[in-house]
Order: sequence, then structure tokens, then C-alpha cells
Amino acid sequence: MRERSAAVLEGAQGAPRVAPDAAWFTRSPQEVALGLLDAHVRAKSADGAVTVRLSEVEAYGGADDPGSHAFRGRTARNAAMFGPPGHVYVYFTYGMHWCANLVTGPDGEASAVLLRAGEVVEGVELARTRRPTSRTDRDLASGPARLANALGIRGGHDGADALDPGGAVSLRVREVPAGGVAGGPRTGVSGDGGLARYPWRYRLEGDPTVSRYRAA
DNA sequence: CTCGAGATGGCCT
DNA sequence: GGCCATCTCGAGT
Repeated sequence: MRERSAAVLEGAQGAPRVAPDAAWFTRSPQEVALGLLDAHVRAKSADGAVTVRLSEVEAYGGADDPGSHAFRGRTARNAAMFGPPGHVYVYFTYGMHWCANLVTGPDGEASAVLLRAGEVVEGVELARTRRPTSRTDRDLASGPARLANALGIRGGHDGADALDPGGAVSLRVREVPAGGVAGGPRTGVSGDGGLARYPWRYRLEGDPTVSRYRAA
């Protein structure tokens, strides 16, 4: 199945990026996901800071979403998803990789947006040292685990408050949403319902840094 | 550029 | 014990 495209970055070009507050994240994961496109995610550590401009994200619901880690209820692993909005939810997958999400919706309800891909716009040299296998800079954060790795986000960041501008992870979102982005197929939802029922994967169409891994 | 296969460990049933 | 919200590498077009 081929994906359809849509307009890109209309109105957002030149719009300032601002630090979001809790209310900004207290919305549906789909709304937040669209708002996060073209946002800056910054992570600082003792080594320095890396900032990624997001080009691809994916929304996850809670008990109503079979593709969500929270589908079967709260566990120690997914506890951050049930916590306050604007915090980081980090999980370990495939025995190797960390992936970073931002929690959405009211405290106590589980939903989040997975950060799938982006472009490193600050700290490229540090990101290269963390991702020595990247052949080109566009691959530094072109995938969920690649992005988390480039930012230096690991399990220790689980639950971190991304609304604190001075925190280890901080955000600046477009004052005018990038908008006009197609919903692509999701991973993790088998069968024909994947795209039809949960078209919650969003990207900046034509952006060279989007992940090349697309669900079958 | 694309495709296919293997690695690898925590979580959930 | 099976299942992954994946990545890298090698080989083929």
C-alpha cells in the first residue's frame, strides 16, 4: 500500500518556537503529535547538548488502543504513561534499543507520542560520537531508537519533566503548527485495522530525515 | 537505492 | 515461551 502525501509546513515557516506548558500536552495524543512536528527537542548531559528537529511522530492511546503499551493496563514499565503530561516516557525494546515518548492527556490517563525521527540541529558532533554507525548525518536520528540514542536518552530519563526549560530534556514547539501532514501506517497493529482505524503516524512529507522503516 | 536476516533481553501471559 | 513501537550489515538491482 502506498502512502498519500499532503502539504507541508504551511504557515509554520518562520513561526517562532515556544516552550509548551502542561495545558499544551493535556490534549489528545493525535493533536499533540501534530503540534510536535517541526518542534525542537533538546537533551543535555555532561557531554553537552543535542537538539533534534522532529520530522516524524506517532500517537498512542491507552486502554482503547491495541497498539499501546498501556492497552493492558498499568505496569511498572509503562507507569510514566499514566503520569502527568509533558513528561518523558522511555522504554527498552528488542533487547537493544531505547525509545522516547512524551506523555499526553490528563494525569492518570495513559497516552503518549513516540518520537520517531528528526534532524540533528545542535550538537551534531556529539550525536556522531553516539551514533558511529551513521553513514550520513541524516541517519543520526532517522528512527525512534536512533533519535533517542542521538539525544543520549536512556532508561534514566523515564519520567523526566520535559516542561522544565532547565531540565535534562526540554522542548520548543512551533507557535503555529506545521500542519498538513499525512497520517501513515502504524507499526504494532496487525491486520487491516492498522491504518484504517489508527492512522496516527505523522511526518513532515518529503523531509529527508523521516525514518525509512514503514509498517508492511 | 532496495531487500532479507540475525541479534538480543525485558516484559507479559 | 512468545512477543516485540528496531537497527545494522551484506548482497542484489
